[in-house]
Amino acid sequence: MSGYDIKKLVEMGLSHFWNENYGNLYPTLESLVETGLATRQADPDSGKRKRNIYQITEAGHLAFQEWLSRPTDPPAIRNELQLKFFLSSTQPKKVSLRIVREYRVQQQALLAEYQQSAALLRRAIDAGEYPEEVEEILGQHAARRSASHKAKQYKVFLLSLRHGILAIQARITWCDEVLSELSTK
Amino acid sequence: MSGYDIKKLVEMGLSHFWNENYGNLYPTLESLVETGLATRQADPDSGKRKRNIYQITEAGHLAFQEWLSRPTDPPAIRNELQLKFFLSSTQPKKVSLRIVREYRVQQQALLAEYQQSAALLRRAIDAGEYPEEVEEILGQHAARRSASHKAKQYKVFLLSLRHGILAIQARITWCDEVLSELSTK
DNA sequence: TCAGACATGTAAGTCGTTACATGATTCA
DNA sequence: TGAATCATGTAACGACTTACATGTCTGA
Repeated sequence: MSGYDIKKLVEMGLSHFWNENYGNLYPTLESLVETGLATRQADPDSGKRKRNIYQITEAGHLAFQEWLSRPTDPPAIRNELQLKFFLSSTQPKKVSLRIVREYRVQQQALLAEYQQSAALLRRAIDAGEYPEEVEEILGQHAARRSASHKAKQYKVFLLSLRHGILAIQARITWCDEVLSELSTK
Repeated sequence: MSGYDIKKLVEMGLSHFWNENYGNLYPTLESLVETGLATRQADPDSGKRKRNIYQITEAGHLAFQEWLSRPTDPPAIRNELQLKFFLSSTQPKKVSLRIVREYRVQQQALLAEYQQSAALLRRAIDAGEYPEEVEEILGQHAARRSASHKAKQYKVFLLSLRHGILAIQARITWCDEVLSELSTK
């Protein structure tokens, strides 16, 4: 796919666990080509508009598999909202409460979004019919996918989303616990 | 407290949602003093060893409250493990399974830690007796704390930890869902 | 025709981490 | 006495983001 496509894929499908920006993306693709892990070719279908299609190479596949098998260290976390909540212990109770209420509103909105996407995917998997709007995101980097590969792809996509949903639900549960804990006493 | 104390506090108490390093900490403290939000004074009790105690000023309090009241935008997330899982849809099932199993082991170990700390705090709150090992972390920056302030501080500390615990439990639940979903079919 | 999407790229700047340098003190 | 901890600080590097520059194409 192209750099632009990758950006779209990440934005529309992976935003609950990843983000990417052009300033990082294009130089990275460049270096992949330089090191022989990918090839670049101008898209012939795009006329005058320049559009580069990147293909993973054999060496790229190996490097990818090696990366997949490498142990992953947990991300360094900096949750500003949690920091504020912790430090609000020096302030009147209502300050802590306001922080948590704001958090809850944020998370609730996200949850609605994710649940809608999940429902779409769930229907697609159950029906075995893959909707265009998802195919546009998932399909473009693998023109010829077998039915079983497609099925696995959708299943994994849904499970990724499921991770986001469970995480958010846990946060909302926390908000509710805090709210009742702090307001009753 | 001193820069060193802050580092310790973050490491021992806030590691599930924050991390700090000297390269960031000392220059920041320096700039707080420069802008009049804090004062620095050499600790007279520390003999020849140099130790700077920082105190928040009136202006610092105001800036702190202003920061607390500012809306917090959700952190930009980059979860490499989730990315690997998503991209493993192109690989044999066992690759996805391995990734999730590894994740589960990590999270399970963390959970045990957090639950132990939470139990300690819970006992302290219920008994109204604050153990030295926690006081060392929480107490040093506020020599004279009222009983009610202390109680709120411990309650908020425990609730912060509770956030970490709920988050981890959600991740473990996810792992179990994925494991059963992927291995049975 | 013109706004918005498509598409690529770079320069500058910010933020954060690592590694190092330095020295005092404590305690086994 | 020597390892561990206390304590402060900086330089260099690397990661990441923002803003900008440039041009094409599509559809209302």
